[in-house]
Amino acid sequence: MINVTLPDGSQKQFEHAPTVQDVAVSIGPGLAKAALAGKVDGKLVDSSRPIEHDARLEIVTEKSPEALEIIRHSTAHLLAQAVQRLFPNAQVTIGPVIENGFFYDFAFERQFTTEDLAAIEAEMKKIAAAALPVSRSVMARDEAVKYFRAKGEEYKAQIIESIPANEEISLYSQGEFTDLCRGPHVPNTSKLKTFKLMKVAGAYWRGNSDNAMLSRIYGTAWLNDKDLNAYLTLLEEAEKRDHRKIGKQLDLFHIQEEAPGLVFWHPKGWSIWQVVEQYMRQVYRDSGYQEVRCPQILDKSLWEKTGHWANYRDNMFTTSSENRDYALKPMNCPGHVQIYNHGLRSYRELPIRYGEFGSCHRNEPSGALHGLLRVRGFVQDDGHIFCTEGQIEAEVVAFHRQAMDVYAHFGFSDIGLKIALRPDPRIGSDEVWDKSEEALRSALRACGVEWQELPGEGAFYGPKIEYHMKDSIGRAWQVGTMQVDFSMPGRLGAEYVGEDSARHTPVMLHRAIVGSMERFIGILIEHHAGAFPAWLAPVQAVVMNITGAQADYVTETVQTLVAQGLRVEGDLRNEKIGYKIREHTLDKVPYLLVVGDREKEAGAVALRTRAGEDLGSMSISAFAERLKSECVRP
RNA sequence: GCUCAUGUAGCUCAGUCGGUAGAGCACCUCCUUGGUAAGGAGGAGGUCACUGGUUCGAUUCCAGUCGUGAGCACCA
Repeated sequence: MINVTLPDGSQKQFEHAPTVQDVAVSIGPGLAKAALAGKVDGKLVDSSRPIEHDARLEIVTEKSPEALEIIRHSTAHLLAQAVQRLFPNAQVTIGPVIENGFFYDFAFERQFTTEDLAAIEAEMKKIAAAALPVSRSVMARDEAVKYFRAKGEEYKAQIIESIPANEEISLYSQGEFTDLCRGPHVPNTSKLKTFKLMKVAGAYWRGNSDNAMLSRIYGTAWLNDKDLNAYLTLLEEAEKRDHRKIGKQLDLFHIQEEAPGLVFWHPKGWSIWQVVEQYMRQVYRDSGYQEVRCPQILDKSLWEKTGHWANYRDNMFTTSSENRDYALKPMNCPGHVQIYNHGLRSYRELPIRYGEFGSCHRNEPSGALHGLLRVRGFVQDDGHIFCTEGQIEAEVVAFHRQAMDVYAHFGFSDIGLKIALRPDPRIGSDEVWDKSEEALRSALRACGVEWQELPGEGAFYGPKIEYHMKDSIGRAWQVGTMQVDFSMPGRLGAEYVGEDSARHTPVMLHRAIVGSMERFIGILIEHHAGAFPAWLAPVQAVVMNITGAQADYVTETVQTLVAQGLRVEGDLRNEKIGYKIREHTLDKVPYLLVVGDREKEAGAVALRTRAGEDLGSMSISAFAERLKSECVRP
C-alpha cells in the first residue's frame, strides 16, 4: 500500500506503486491532461516515474514555477532530434536551459546558418505534432559510453566518461532519438507548443578556447504565444534602445575604423559627459577626496613592480623611446601610489583619499568590443583610499552610502550587491584574504543590506563588492566596485609612520561609482532610450519662431536662457512650426518653446514637452525657474 | 583571439545572374511666412571598406586584410 500526500494535505492510497501520471488520473481528467511532471518529496521527476514508497506529491503543470524550465529543456531535446533528422552527421553535445530559453551545441562538418534554422524549426513542429512519447531508461555508465560511441556520438561518450562509474546514467528517448539527460522531461512532445529558434553561433567545446568550435543553436520556449510575444517585444524594445543606434541618431558620438574601441565624442555626447563628470567631481569633494591627475604612459619598470608586465602585458598597449619601454596605463592605482609615496605619511593623515577621472587603455580582444560598453580607451571615476585596517569598515560604509545616492540620482533604484571572493591564481595569504573578505561583509552588514557572494570571482589582489544596477527594462549592469587590497601598497613601497613611530604599510581601497564613464553613459542612453531627463539632456530646450517676424525675439530669448547656464538653442529655419516640432521631438529635446506674435507681444514662450504635452504660455523667467528646478542636485 | 554573418551617398537601405550605381531622409538654391509631429520645385553628392587574383572588363566572382554584428573565449 502506497500513501500519497497531496499539497492540500489530502491523501490517496494505491495498491501498487503508481506513477505520477496515475495519481493525476485518479484526481481528475483535467489534471491528467495538464500534468507535465511531478515533485516527489520536493524532487522533480517525470510524470511516468513510479512512486515506490509513501511520499508527498505535487503535480507539476503549466502553472507551476518549474514548468518553464522543464519545457525549455525538452524543447532543447526536440531541437537536437530535428537537427539529427535533417543532418544525420551532426553529433549532439550539450543542450542546457538558459535565461529565456535554451541552446544546443552540435559538432558538425560546417556551422549551421540562419537558413538552416527555418528547416530545423519546421522539423521540430512536425515532431511536436506527432506527440512522440518521451521515455526514461537507466544504463550503467560504461554501457552508456559504449552505446553512444557505437552511435558515433563521441562528445556524448566523453561527457558520460567524466561521470563517476558508480553513478546511474539516465537516458531519454523520443521516437528514434535518445539523449543522455538528468531530466525530467515532458511526457510527450505535444506539450511543446511555443518555441522559436533565435540564432546560430560558434561556441567552444567545454567552454575552452583550446578546444574545437561547435555550432550552437539558440532557441526560446514559452508556455503560450502571449509570453513568447512579450519576450520578442522586449527584445525589440532593447534593440530600439541600443546606445549605438541612439548615439548615431542623436549625434552623440562615433567610433571609426582607424580607432577600434575608441570613442569620438561629438558636442552633444560630450555635453552629457560633462554633466556626469562635474556631478561626480562634486561627489569627490563632498566625500573627502582630493582630485589628482597622473601620466598616461609609465615606464615598464613600474609595471614590473605591480605585476602587470608579467601577467597582463598582452592587454597593455606599449610603446618605446630611446631604448626604454613604456606602457599606457590600464589602471590608475599605481599612479596614485606614486603620489601617496611622495612624502612621508603619518597615521594622523589617514585615510588619504585620491580621486581621478583616470584615462585608461586596455588592449581588449577585438571580439569583445561593443559600442561604448566595452572599449579600449576609457575614463574611470577612479578613487583610492589609503587607510589602516581599522578604518576599512567605516570607509566602505561611507562609500556604499555615497554610491547608492549617486545611482538614485541617476534614476536607478534597484541595485544588486555582490561580493566577489578569492580567485584561484591570487596573491596574498589565506589569512589576508579571510580578513579582506570579512571586512567587506561586515561593512555591508553595517549598512543593513543584503548581498550575494561569488566565489572565485575576485581580483587577483583582493575581494570586491560589485554594484549591479537594473535599468528601465530590467537588465542589470555592473557599474561600481569597492575592492580591498592588502598587496599593492606593499609592492610599491607605500608606508606611513604609526603612533609607535614605526613604519607600517597602509591598506588600499580601490573604488569607482560609475565605473567607466563611456560604459555608464552607454547605460544611461539605453536606460532613458535617449530621452534624457532635463538635467542630463545635451539640449534642454529649443526656441523656435513661427515666422521671420519673431527671429530677433527668439535670439534674445536664447541668449537670456544661455546666460543663466541653461543649454538652449534657437531654430530660425524657414520651416513650418510643425516641421520644427517634429524634428526636435525626434531629437528628444525635453522642452520646445514656440514663439509667435502673441508670445513676442507678451514677452512669453509657449511651452510644449517632447511627450507632446502642451504646458501653455509662460514668461521666460518662469520657464527658466522651472528648468533650473529640475536640474538641482539633491 | 575563434566561428558565422556583414561592409553601396551624411543616415536608412535597394541594386548589379560581371558591362564603373539608385531611392527616401538629410544637405544646398529658389518659391512659400505657414500656430504645435514632415509645404513645393530644382540641385549637388558615391574610385560600391582596402589589397590582390580570375576576366576583354569586377562594386558584383575568389582570396587575404581591416572594421562592424551575433555568440564563444577574455574582462587584471
